[in-house]
Amino acid sequence: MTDTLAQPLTIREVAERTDLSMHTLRYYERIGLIQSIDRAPSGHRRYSEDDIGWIEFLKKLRSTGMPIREMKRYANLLWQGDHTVGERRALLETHRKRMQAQIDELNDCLSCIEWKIKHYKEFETMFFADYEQETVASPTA
Amino acid sequence: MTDTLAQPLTIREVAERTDLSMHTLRYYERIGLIQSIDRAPSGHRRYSEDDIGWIEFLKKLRSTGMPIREMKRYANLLWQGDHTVGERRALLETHRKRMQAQIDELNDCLSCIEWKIKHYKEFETMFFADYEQETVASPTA
DNA sequence: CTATAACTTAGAGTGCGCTCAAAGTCAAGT
DNA sequence: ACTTGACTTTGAGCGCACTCTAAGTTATAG
Repeated sequence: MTDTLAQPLTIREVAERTDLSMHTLRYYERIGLIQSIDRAPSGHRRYSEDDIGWIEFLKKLRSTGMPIREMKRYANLLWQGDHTVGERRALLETHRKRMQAQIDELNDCLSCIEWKIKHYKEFETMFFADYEQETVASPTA
Repeated sequence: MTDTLAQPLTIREVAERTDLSMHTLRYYERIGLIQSIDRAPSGHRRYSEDDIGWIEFLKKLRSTGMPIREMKRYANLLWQGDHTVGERRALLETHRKRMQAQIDELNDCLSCIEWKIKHYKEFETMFFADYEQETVASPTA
């Protein structure tokens, strides 16, 4: 799994590949979401493919609304080793429930919005019908 | 539609019914998301059923990630009258696209999380198999 | 009449997740 | 040797969406 052959990436390259800013990458490391990135002799960060994988996973958690506090908790459990598997699973299951609730709410609201859009369309059609019949001046001005 | 018979509600009652805080209800009014709530002679707010309906709709927009800035835009269009129907529809359609993208992303991430949960479960099962064979002390302590 | 509870306003404060700025180091090109 | 550019750190700043505070007014219960 660990790809020691591929040359490591600079922070700039990782930013491009992950669509996170270099600022955000350093920030995540600073707050302990990303751990121990290798350094070039100059002190510059050198990211491995594994690092990228972890960052991509962090992105998934964030984009599904997990608070950073909780992502840190997950990261810390992960770094503590195998004996935290149960807790990690529990954490992910909690998140899964939240995600499902989010999906359900989005779908509910989606039908509501779609209903409104449909009615607006009908209204617009009625309006244009009147317009064509009566040939009045457009009130869109 | 307008329910002039039902007695109007206090801000406390609306907060309870909508699950928004009284603070938030006043805040929404202050920034122009809610318009012209009736007042008792004392100056206290008296909400109509229509007001509640609007607030419930605002909640849907917020909970699906619409920024307040954009909700204000929608509200202002609505209050300008029928000639803004086209713009309102466009706004909702933009939001609908975002919602759909959000649902898609959530579903993607959901399968990823579920995959991880499944693997954690397998790991835990393997672990307990070892445990039963060797009858070692529980490391869950 | 008085106490207290419910409301009002304007403005300050909070927590989150970045995002930027300043000052410094290091490496490469001319 | 010098400039340019990419990086480093620490700490400050920002936008968002609330959330709370303080001081004042009004309503209600005993």
